[in-house]
Amino acid sequence: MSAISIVIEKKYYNKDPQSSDLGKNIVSTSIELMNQLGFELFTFKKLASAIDSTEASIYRYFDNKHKLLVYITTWYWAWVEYMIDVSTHHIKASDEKLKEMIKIICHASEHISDIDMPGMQLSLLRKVVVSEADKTYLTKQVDEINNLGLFKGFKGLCHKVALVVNDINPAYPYPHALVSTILEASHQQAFFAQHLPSLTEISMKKKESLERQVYTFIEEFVFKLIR
Amino acid sequence: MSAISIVIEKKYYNKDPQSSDLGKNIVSTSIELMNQLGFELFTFKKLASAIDSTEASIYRYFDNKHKLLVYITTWYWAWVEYMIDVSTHHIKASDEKLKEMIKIICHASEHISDIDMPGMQLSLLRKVVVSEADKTYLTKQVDEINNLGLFKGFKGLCHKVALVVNDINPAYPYPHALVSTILEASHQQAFFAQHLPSLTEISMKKKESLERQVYTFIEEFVFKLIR
DNA sequence: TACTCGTGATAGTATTACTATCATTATGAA
DNA sequence: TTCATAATGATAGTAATACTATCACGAGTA
Repeated sequence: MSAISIVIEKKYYNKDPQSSDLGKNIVSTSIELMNQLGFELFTFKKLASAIDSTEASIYRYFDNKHKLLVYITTWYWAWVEYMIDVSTHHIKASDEKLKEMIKIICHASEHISDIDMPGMQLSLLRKVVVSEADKTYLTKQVDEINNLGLFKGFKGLCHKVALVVNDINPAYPYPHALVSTILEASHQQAFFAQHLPSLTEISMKKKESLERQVYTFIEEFVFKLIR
Repeated sequence: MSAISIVIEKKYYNKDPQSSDLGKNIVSTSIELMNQLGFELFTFKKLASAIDSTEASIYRYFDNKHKLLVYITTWYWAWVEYMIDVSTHHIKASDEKLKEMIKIICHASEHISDIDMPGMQLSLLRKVVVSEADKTYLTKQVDEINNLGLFKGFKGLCHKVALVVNDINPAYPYPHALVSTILEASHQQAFFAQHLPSLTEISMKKKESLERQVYTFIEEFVFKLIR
């Protein structure tokens, strides 16, 4: 049981939400509200009333709700990368390393529940990311946001995993494409299992947890491809 | 060169847009506008002024812009399924059949340009689907919409391809999960190549077309997995 | 003491996502 | 031809959204 903190760069916000109680409240309550309402129906006004503050105060931290979503997902990817670092740094064999990485990406690692993250409800956060993260880039402003460097978190994680893929099989020509595909698929398959079950064999009705099933699917997938 | 028409069920609209000039105009102009503005900035008011009509008239065809997007993507999947039918019905070998299906899904088939689709600009439509289709289900109303049967088109296509996967290797345990993954990946990889190129080896700078590169990536992918 | 910093309170604006009503025009059946 | 009906246009209105702006207040700091 350890308490760490994930540091997010200045470019993601106007005022650091980790620097004040109000800021922390904005982030944690926005995760709850996005979970309840979905990103579209989530508004700063509703958030303000939920934390007994005002719209104006929230705008001092984030320009708009889209930037807040980018912040939240960046935090999530930074956390995934941190988890990967602590649980793989001691593993020498590349394929074991990759397996553990995939486990963490699929939320199927035993280590995940070990970490206490003050002010962040990880299970809620994961739900929000599964349902909403794609909206960070599925927007007409994608190039603008990308130019500001705001997708660094996702790209960095993708690259880190791709390096290990490359280690295992330097001849495989699509390491990044493969990793970005499984990063997306790990969310989509969980989402489909819950909402559009005919799109996947992964099912809530099976004994194994969703996360474990997704892991099995993706792990097989990756290793059949690169070996 | 043939002219066919794709028929969409009543549940997708209030008034059949294929039944009038105004309706056709609504659909084809909405595709142009969504392409220019993106789904978020696209509004019925802008659409009305673009076709010299009124908001009220558009609402007579579609309840809201989300339903219009569902209609458009459903039309797209129905078209993909039609293309698959005509270009694979004569193929007996399952693996050849699957290859052709993947080609069409990736928009890399030679047959695609053969078909003349009156009132539908297929290349624009494809762009809209790549950027916006996920938003049909990434919404809090996903279960509601699913209960109305509005995801039948996507599910049907997924199942059709999954059956062929199952034919090739009945022991492979995840045919639907695999197919839904490649359906998504075929869009995502094209999107990444254009907007977030560090996430994929598929690149606009290579000689081969994006579509062809995506096809190569995904075809290898599928056959290594199921054989 | 004065100053500024973070926050709250309040107000205002353009736009969105509808809903409602009524007028006009085109179509086609009697 | 006439009458009825359906399709569209014109206009208005509403609640909510996504902001922007201004001022006031209290706490801590120099």
